[in-house]
This record gives sequence, structure tokens and C-alpha cells, in this order.
Amino acid sequence: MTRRVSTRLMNICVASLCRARRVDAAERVVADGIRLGCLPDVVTYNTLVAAYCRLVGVDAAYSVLHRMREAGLHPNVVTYNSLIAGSARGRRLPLSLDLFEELLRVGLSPDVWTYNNLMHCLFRSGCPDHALRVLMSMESANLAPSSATYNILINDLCKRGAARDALRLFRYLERVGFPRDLVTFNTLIDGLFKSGRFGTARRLFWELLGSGRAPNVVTYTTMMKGCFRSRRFEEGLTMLGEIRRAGCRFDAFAYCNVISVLIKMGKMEAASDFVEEMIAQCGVLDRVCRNTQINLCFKLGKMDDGLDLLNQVDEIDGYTVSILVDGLCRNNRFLGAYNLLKSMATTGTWSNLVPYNCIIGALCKQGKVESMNFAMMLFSEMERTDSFTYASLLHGLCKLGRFLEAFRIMMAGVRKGVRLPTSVQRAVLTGLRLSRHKLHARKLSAPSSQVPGKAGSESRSGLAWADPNLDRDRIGDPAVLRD
DNA sequence: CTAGGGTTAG
Repeated sequence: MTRRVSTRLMNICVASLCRARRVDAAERVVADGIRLGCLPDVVTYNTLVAAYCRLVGVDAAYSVLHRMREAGLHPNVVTYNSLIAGSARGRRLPLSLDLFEELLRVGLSPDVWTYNNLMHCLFRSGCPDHALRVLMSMESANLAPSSATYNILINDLCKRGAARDALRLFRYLERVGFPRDLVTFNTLIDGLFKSGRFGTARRLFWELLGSGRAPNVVTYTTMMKGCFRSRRFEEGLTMLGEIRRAGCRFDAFAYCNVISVLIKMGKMEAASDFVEEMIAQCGVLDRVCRNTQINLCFKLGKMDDGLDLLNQVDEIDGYTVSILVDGLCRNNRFLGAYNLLKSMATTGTWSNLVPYNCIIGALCKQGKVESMNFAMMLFSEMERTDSFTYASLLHGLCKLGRFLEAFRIMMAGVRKGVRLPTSVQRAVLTGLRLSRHKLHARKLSAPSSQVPGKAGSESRSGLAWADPNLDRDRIGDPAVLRD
């Protein structure tokens, strides 16, 4: 009896440590328990399996499974559900299917969560048809779908750009009186924002408020990001204020969200305040939090502080490298940035697209011939490029009046399927047209016979910067063309 | 135990 009670106590302790992402501490509690004769049970192991799946990965969770079996305990549905959820998160479709089969083989019966997780994995792995088949087999197994089932469905529809269908499903659930929870609302609001339907998203937010349900941090940060996305800055900041007013607790996710938005808006003091608060509130900062923190240091020009932070950690990811490369470029340390990027090839397995784009973007902004040439050299050695790469290069070339070169690169990019903003395309084409014109004019007429007024008014009609929708700074200095 | 929200380049 005493053993049972102490195991339950240990489980509560392990669970709360896992919730706080402190798996190591949880493991120590279990080890101490065993030493003191308090044996872990299925719940203990399941808690650990779930934590490893969530915080590390399925493979790490398998080692717990192993220990569990060694202790003579059999995994149950909960164990399998966590593992399937973990493989869904890692898009490990074959693994999740194996787990499902194994579950059936050992004589366990799947529950709603099993089906939900499997369906989720199929959706995430790009197999919507199979996912829907799982939904149907769930029905034939006489298992009633939960709100999570529909949330997964709605989420998938949103991710595939079918927010309209997601909304339809949402309305259907409303009509038949199926309970929709906060996650349903949050998922759909986010999906609507991402498909550009600002008004509908905002109406849904009001509907949520009207339904008497209390929004959470997720709702507010989703609204905030959605507002910024559609350039409604005031409303976005209002949402930020609402998080505090509603008494929502910020977690690491919310902090990083808010801080990155503030940095992008140039509200550096506010961003710094939130970083301080994050450090005070979140305890041990995870990788993303630290990246956010380092990013702020670099954006503030505090290179040394950023590098100090960097030295304190041993796990670096692609984001960290990008942030660092960007920070170096902002301080004109291009060679350092380039060397770092090159060292990535040997140390990391991440894509170097963003770091390359950072360097090229910064070089092109300089408007110097030698910088531009360096940028072109980098461009030629990139194995993967995207519209950022092209936009930076074309911008830089136009700035230097190298329109023909820009045009050729643009056409090569277009042939490769790169989608460029129309403003960039127009800048190149107008520049090319104008420089040809200029060459022509120079050949035809003697300088003395030129009528300045005429030339000016004629060219203005075809000038890219006469377009009010166009950002003048993106095209470069018109003086370059005029001379 | 599951579903939803986080970090980089313009």
C-alpha cells in the first residue's frame, strides 16, 4: 500500500517536471525512487515517453520503452498513442503505421487518440486520402470523433490553403451542435489570416468573445501576428496589450512571438523589456528563446553580448547561424560572415540558403561595384536560390545601372520558376528600357542640341518611380540613370 | 497522453 502511494506521488512529481520541460530532473526523481524502493509503474514510463516524444523525439522515447520492458511492464494504448504522436511530429509515417500495427498485434484496442494521431501523421506526411480513410475506419469502429479529430481536419484544410472549406466544416459543427473548443477557433483564425482573409478572421475572434469562451495567449498572439501581417499595426499592438489585460500568462512561445514582432517593427526598447521578462519568467531558455535573445543583441549592435551568449551554448541550429551571419553583415564583417557560412558546410546539415541571402542582401545594399562582384561570386556558388536571392541581386544591379546583367539574371530566374515581386521586375525592365534609350539618344544627337525639359518629361511617363505603388528605394537612385 | 501558437534573410 505504501509503495502504491509513493509511486503515485512520484508520478505527480515526474509529470510536473516533464510539464516544465525538465526531463533530466524527472529522470533523477525516478532513479532516486528506484533506489529507495519506490518502483515506477506504467504511468511513470508513459509520462517519460510522452515527454521525450515532445521534447526530444521518438527515438529518445524508444529507450524509455526499452527500460519499461526490462522492468517487466507492458506498454498500453497511452504509450502507443504518445509514440504515434511523436512520429507524427517528426513526419515519420512508416514508423507510425508500424506502431499502429504493433498495437493491434499485441491485442490492444486503439482509442480516439490513436486514430487522431494516426490521422494527423497521415495529413502531415501529405497523404490526405489515407487520413480520411482513417477517419472512416474510426466511424466503423464505433468510436465517436472528438473535437481534436475535427481540429486536425480543420488544421489540415487550412494548411492546404482551403480555409474556406475549413470554415464550412466549422459552420457545420456549429449547426449540428458539436462542441468546438478554443483550439478549433485558434486554428481557424490562424488559417484565415494565413489565407489573407483578415475580416473573416477578425469576425471569428469576435464570435469567440461573444460565445463567452476566454481567449488564451495563443489566440492573442495569433491575432497580433495576423494584424501585423495585414499591416494593421495599431490593432496588433492593442492585441499585445490585451494579453496583459486578460491576465494571460506568457510562455516561451508567446515571448518569442512578441519579441520577434517588436524587433521587426523596430520597437527595440519594448523588445528588450520582453527579453528581460522572458529570462525572469521562463527559467532555462530553450533553443528558440536563445536565438531570439541573440538576435536582439545583434540587432541592437551589441555584437559582444551576442557572442557571449553564443559561447554559453553548445547546440546551435540553422537559425542561430543565420542570425549570426546577419549580425556580422550588419557590422560590415562580410568576410567573417562568409567564413562562418563556409564552416557550416562541415559542421552542420542545415540549408545555407538564408545565410547566403543575408550576405548577398547586405552586399547589394552597399551599392559598390566590388561588393556587387562579391555578391555575384556568392550567387554563382549557391546550390539553391529563391526569390530573396534574386530580389537582392536585381536590386543591387539596378542600383549600379547594370540593367542588362540584371535582365539576364532575371530571365534565368523566371525560367527556373522563381516568383519575383512585380516591383522588382518593373524596376529591371524600366531601367533597361531607359538605359537603351539613353544610349540611343547619345548616339543620335549632339549634347548641345538636347532639350532637357523634353527628355525629362518623356522619360517620366515610363519611369518606375513615378508609380505610386512602387517603393523608390528599391529601385535605386534615379540620378544614376539620369547622368 | 492528443490537436493549435515561437526563432533567421527583404
